[in-house]
Amino acid sequence: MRSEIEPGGRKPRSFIEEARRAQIVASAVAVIAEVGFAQASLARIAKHAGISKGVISYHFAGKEELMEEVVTRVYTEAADHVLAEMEGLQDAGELLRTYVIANAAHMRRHRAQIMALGEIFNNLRTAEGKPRYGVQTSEEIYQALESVFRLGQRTGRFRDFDLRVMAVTLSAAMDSMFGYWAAYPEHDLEAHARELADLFERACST
Amino acid sequence: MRSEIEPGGRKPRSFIEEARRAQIVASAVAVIAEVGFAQASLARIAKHAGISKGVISYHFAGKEELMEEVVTRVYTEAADHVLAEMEGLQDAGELLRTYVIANAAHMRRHRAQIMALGEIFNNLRTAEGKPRYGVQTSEEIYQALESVFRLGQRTGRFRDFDLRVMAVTLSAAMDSMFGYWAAYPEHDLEAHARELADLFERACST
DNA sequence: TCAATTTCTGACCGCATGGCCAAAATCTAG
DNA sequence: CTAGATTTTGGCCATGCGGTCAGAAATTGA
Repeated sequence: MRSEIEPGGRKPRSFIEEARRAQIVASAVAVIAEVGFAQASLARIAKHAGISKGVISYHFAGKEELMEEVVTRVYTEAADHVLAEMEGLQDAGELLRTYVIANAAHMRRHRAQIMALGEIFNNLRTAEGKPRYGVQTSEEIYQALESVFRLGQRTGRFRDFDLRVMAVTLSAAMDSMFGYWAAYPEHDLEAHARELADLFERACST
Repeated sequence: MRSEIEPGGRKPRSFIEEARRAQIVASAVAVIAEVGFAQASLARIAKHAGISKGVISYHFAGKEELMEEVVTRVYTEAADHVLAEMEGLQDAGELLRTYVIANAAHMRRHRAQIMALGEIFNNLRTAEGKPRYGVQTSEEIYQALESVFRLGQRTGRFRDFDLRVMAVTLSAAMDSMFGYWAAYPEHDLEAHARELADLFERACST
């Protein structure tokens, strides 16, 4: 099971090429997390990286490609971590709980990255003004969650509820957990995650 | 119980003044709902209203005041409708269910307005670049929901869960229901709302 | 009717942005 | 060492934005 956000990898032309791209992406993450997407201009990102603005244009086709690279790196890393934690589990309830807890753990260790990811998801638009990452981007997540719910229903562990509604709601619950923690860093993320796991276990169970 | 978003009303100087403001707000709603906040420039809103751009500057102190007026009108209308439906109910479970259903019903009848509201909530920034409507804007909603949950716990109808987590999650669930419907207009909003009511009733109940 | 007031127009301003490019600097390979 | 390729610089450009303004138009009231 692997993320489908960016199916094909790219081949770096040189070591410097790859290093520069990684550095620019890191600066983009830092700047977006600090000042928000709207204020994250190429000039600001370049300044943070200690390079000239033109360097970004040299290594990336445009701002959109840079943002997509940020999404790809951060998203795949998070997905890989969560999926690795879920690997091997058989019980739908455990899968559900692990999904919630592992996600929270990853958020806590990669706060800036996830904040940047959310900013880009919410704000990046195509040239025509349409959201670059809309609801259809979440389709992959929805289907993965639905497969867990379906397993639970098949084994009799879960009651008979609408798969899509539950998936959309759980996904939104995770986002809101992160959003609340982002706004109130003192908030106990782990406790929130445990409450969420209980909440959805009760909502799903027979 | 009344919304606290904009405590003080304004006094319109004349009939034309009020009519123009209402017309401009309506055009702002339509444009934002159609092309998104980022593309909703004053020029575009003016064009939609069939007036010159300067008229907006004449009737509003600036773009921020216009957006805040949109939020005030749309939000208070929605809150008043939902709260009116809940008025008089005593049982926490019924209050919860009514909150979900009434919200969905209002969304369905005011799709463009709610879309514009969401766009503004997510995108409007102050001059310093900070979100104008952040998580603290939801504090009012959270506390209202918590009072319902607390009632249920006091009467023994609900189990002992974390009030804040449940409120944040329910609020996010409502937002995601609207977001999904906004992306897929064929989606059955009422059925979704019923599923949500069931979901949270199970999650809350003893 | 006609002057005072309110409202509207359309051009204009300063600003920030993303992108572009010629020239300079740096690195690499023969 | 040197010639060619790669990488970086810093200034420049067109664009679109929110906001302003003088003057025209419309409305109002006596």
